[in-house]
Amino acid sequence: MGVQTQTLSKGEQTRERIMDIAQDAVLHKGFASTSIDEIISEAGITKSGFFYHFRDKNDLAKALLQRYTDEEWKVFDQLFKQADELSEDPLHSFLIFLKLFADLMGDLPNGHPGCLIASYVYQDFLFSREVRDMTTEGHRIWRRRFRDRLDQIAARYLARVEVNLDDMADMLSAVADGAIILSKSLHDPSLLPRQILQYRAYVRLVFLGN
Amino acid sequence: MGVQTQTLSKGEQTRERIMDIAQDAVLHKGFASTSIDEIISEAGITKSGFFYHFRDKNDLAKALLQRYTDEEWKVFDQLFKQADELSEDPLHSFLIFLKLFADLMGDLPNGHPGCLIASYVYQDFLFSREVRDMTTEGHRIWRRRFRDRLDQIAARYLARVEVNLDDMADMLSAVADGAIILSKSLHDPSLLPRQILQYRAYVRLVFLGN
DNA sequence: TACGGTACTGTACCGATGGTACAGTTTTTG
DNA sequence: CAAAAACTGTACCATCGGTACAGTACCGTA
Repeated sequence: MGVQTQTLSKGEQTRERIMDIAQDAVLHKGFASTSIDEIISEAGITKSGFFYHFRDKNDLAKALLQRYTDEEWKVFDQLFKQADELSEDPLHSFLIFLKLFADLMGDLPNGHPGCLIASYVYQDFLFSREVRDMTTEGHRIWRRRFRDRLDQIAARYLARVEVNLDDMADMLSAVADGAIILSKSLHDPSLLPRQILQYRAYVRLVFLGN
Repeated sequence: MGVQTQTLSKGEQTRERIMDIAQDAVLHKGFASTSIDEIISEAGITKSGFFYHFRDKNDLAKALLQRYTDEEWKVFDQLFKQADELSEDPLHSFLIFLKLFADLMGDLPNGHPGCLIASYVYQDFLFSREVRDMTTEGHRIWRRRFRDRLDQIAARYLARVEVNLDDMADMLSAVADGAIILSKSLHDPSLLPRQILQYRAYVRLVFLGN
């Protein structure tokens, strides 16, 4: 996903390679049918090597999810920062952010590979309580972040219709998660960015009326 | 799920029971980790009994998906019919439909159990080409049906902003699929109906401006 | 250059699972 | 009551997650 800035030790490199392979497989087959044998064969290591890095499969699941969410926050931080540099106004900054977000999703060469969190939610019984709580917390954080922006907007702009800002914040997560599914199912990578722009149009209509 | 109107033969009853148990498990653990042993033990039959009804596991997957989509069309047919009886105007009929849809989703006692199609999309490599094509086709049909309504609306109402009606149609599927995930993850059954109403607010704003 | 940790490999094993094959038996239905 | 439908019983196989543990190659540091 991202560009490595710091050099990784050999062990860390292998760990990352295992996780890259595993994540790709999990997003296509689900966690349960992603076999350890398959991962190690693709990574060119032995089973002992795998269990050197991860206590068990649930430990791998947890590490994958942690890395995924960390990466997501970084991306959103970056996009919000970029948007804030382009406009001081909270509404316009948010609209710019949404445009940047849509562009980023549209630039993915093979379309979005799938949201790991969503994948986990559809297999929640496979994971430990700890991992399940991580998906919940992930969605809560998204809500809080988007809600924070919407609060700033609502302080300056009068909404054209009565809206619950938590719902409006959640809607971005929902549209994105749902659009990823549709994008994959319909084999249309451009569907995801277009849906983000639909949400953008909604926000615009609510606060600007056009 | 639905009320049985016609009597089922004993074999059909068993088949339905197997599928009920399987669907529940699939939505919580994914298809791969839904074991046949677990299904038959809960259904009170033997493994041979299972394979009397289904050629193999993929055959079960296909039957589950077929039944699920058939049921969905019936529900939407019913809701559209109800809405059409309450208003002749395409926009108001659609808005009523969305309200009825939201209410129905809000009335599910334990929240929405999960969308089987979405679950399949996140495990597409597990299934035969035929089954994967069924998820694609399912989403295409939804698009066509909603798009059809939006076309009728656009013929009478001037949209306040430029919108692509296919995107707008897809957005309902996306919001619903995404909201189901959020609902499950945040353990909040009311999130799904609220998100449907968000979409409703968007449609209203686009065509009515309020 | 010796040392100690890091990062593995190799081998052997276990219980559970998905799936296949097929013969035999009970139950339902026309 | 006979045929078809709806199963049961048994045996078997490869794969999978996981455990246990001994051995080894490499790598930075004192």
